[in-house]
Amino acid sequence: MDTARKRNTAREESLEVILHHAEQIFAEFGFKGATMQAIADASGLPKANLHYYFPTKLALYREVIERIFTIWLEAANSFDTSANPREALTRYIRKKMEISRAHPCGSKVWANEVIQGAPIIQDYLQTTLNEWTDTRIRVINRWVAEGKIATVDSRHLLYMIWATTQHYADFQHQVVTLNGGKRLNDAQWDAATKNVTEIILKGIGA
Amino acid sequence: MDTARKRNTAREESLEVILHHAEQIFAEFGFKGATMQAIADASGLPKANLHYYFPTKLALYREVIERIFTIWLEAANSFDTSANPREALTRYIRKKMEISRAHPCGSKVWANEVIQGAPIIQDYLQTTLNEWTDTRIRVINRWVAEGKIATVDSRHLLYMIWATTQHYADFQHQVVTLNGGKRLNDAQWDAATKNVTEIILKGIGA
DNA sequence: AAAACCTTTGACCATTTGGTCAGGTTGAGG
DNA sequence: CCTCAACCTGACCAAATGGTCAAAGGTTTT
Repeated sequence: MDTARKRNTAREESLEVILHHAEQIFAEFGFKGATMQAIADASGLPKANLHYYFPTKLALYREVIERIFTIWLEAANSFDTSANPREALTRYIRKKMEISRAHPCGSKVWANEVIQGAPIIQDYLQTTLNEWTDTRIRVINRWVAEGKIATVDSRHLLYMIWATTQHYADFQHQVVTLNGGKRLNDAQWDAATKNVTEIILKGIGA
Repeated sequence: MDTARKRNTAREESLEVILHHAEQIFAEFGFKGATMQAIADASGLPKANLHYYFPTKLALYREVIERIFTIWLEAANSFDTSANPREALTRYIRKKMEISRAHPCGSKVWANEVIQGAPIIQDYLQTTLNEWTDTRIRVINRWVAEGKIATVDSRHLLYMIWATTQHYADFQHQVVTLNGGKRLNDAQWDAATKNVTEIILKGIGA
């Protein structure tokens, strides 16, 4: 690590630290409830320093949302349109469950945003998400037409997958409370994933 | 409407108006994001008047949450433990979908609360919800033991039902956006309910 | 009619909070 | 060394907001 690199690296590290903690604070308190001071404290930086990297709270929030969206797209690609239904859906559900476990805060921020009418991400919903959904719906409809799965409304099937997998992130606190206050362990996550996958696959006759 | 009744009625009407609008504002902006001024404006009352009926913002919020919990319990009872799986689950899912349609804001406030770690309703989760869940899990397990449904983890089945039905309330904005910006009509709600019910019932071999 | 009580409201206050800024520090290049 | 640009930070400010209060307006009871 020499000369010119040092500064850039330090900058990236600061950005990373801030974004990471901002995600957690935004998830826990919502956009308005999260304060720059709280994010600063969590990041171990003075508040003014945050404003050096991100001019406004909204700008910081946007970046957080965009990172989440990137992760979300990663899962989206695991829905392999060329595979058969069993394979494609199994992989997709597993990936979504993994994301719920690895990035619960991101999922929570996204949920919060949608609940509040998606003031920031409206364009994502209308463009990227809408297009992605349309292509998958077409794929699922083809499966139905080819008799590979039962007659189901593909849109509602997608909603069911999203809802169920994201539940383990967004309602993490409720799930943990009903688990005696203990976070799910490896085996429990496995069981959850398996159950969700099996019920859905069986439910659509795949 | 004479004498002593008038005051009580007026009082109840004021309370109703405030609670109704508070629910919407809390759903749209979260606890911190909602302002007493905004709730007052929506209710057509001066802010000071809200504080006459509810000493603090938190007290108002608690009442809103409690109303939601009451509605939630109403659905809970529709899970008739004496019926057979097909009947019990069909009725329960339908009821939950109806609530999602009739009280989306209530569901959103609840979701927001849970996402943020349930600072207010923690006791509900640990007591009422926990007990309710336990009894239903026992019922479902009996169904499994009696061979009435396939071998599934009853807890995850419940989570799936909650997640899927509440998705139509909490993610209403996303659902509407992906529906071309139009709210679901009667037929679409019917289709959603039917699809959810069928996939789940078939998925557990009921 | 008048006392007692409930309800309404505009004006006000203390605190919180997003954002600014001037001055300081650090490290790269000459 | 010295200069310059990038980076950091304590102190500060204006606006927003939860909550208070005293006075006024109604309604019920005696």
